[in-house]
Amino acid sequence: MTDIVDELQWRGLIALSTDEDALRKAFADGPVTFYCGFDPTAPSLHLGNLVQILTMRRIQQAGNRPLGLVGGATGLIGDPKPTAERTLNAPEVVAQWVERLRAQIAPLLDFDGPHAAVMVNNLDWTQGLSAIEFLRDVGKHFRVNKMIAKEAVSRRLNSEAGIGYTEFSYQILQGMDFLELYRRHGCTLQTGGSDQWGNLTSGTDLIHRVDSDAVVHALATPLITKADGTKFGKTESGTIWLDPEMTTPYAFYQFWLNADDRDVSKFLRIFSFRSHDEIEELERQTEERPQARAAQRALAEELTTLVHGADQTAAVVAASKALFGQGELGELDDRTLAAALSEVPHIQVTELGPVVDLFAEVGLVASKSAARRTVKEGGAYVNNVKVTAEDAVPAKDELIHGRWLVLRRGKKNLAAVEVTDV
RNA sequence: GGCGGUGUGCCCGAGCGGCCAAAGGGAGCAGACUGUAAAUCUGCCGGCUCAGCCUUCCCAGGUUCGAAUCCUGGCGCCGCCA
Repeated sequence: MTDIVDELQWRGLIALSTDEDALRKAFADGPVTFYCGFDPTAPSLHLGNLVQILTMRRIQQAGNRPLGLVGGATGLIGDPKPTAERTLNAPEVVAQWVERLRAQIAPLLDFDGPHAAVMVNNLDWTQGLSAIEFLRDVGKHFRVNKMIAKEAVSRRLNSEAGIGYTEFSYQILQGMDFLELYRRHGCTLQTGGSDQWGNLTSGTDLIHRVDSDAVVHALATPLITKADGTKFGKTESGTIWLDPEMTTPYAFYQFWLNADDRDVSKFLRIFSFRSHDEIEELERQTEERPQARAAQRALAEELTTLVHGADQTAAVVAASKALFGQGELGELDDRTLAAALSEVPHIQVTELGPVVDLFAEVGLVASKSAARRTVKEGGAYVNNVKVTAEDAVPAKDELIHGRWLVLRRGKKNLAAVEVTDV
């Protein structure tokens, strides 16, 4: 087996690490127990978190034991964001989110076999701690000078927003987590995003102070950038979540399919579990025939399958083909069309109203004014036919199979209206 | 607790009491070109029963013919001092 450190490096997954030779040695000497934490700051994880989960998966597949940590405690405090203080969420809300994150992480790790994963929650060892214990047993190991120097804190100290004591203390909690997992599970490695570097080292530093013989490591993945300079994992309509209720599998699939040629190779290496050979072959195809988007298709299919399952993937692939196909919509049989349209936003109506109303109702545009604008700009289509009049009303005989209307805004925003009999 | 500052549309940010639905930038959307790319150019970018009307400039009152702009009170945030 290739060295897991080499493997991660080839995939561009290592931005920073503690002593790399020591880390290689640890991996070579046998199973390493490692952890990565996820804070419940929303009801779902997103693509940024997926990088971490899949990195864990890789390390596990190389024969190591992952601990998936959900931040039941840290989620109540809030990791300092660069710009502003977070609003504190209610404990019940956080508890609920913890469960949702747990359910999202679990399917991507292996809970059987000799290197079975374990899920942990940092609330377990934090909530019983008294303020006095915290300050005497944990606080005494932290130097404020060092805490202030961490980038997450210093940036805020120098900003208009300042920083509250609550968030200032966050790094202590995360440091405690590593120490606790080191004691309970023999955990010697923490992974995370490079923006977490300060928090990762906060843990290794704490362990060294408590046990000077300990050998522990930290590994940070790079911030994923896009060629066009926009943030990775977001689209015009917002964050790409893993929860199918928040981002439909169709939208998830489309996100990858639309990846920039310049980014797709990087994405493949980071996210795909294909072999080096297969990836290099896809890279070659991208270079030779970019318009075929072989790499984008492979990436989209693989990841949608990983996150949403094979059945969902088959459905969204079929839907994408049907809706973006060259053929006449009317030539699709009713079942295929119905399945495809169920993947995009759709509404049911009993009577046909003006086109602008339908566009607004189905959520393709934010308001009727916006719908009018779209029509005026020539970007509104009904059944692939451009809408020319602002006050157009679709006729009964325009319905496909007697009940469907396919609405489109611009090139790739689709929605459906189903007319049902009363 | 004291003193000072600040709160504008998705974000940043300008805004003499009328000419403000509110400059400018960014983001975003559409069109042309394409490959459901990228870059570039053009237009749009509060809502509606759309040549007009309605609701906005932290919240609640007030002054005025008229307020985002003035006054009072409240809330949030920032800085300095204690």
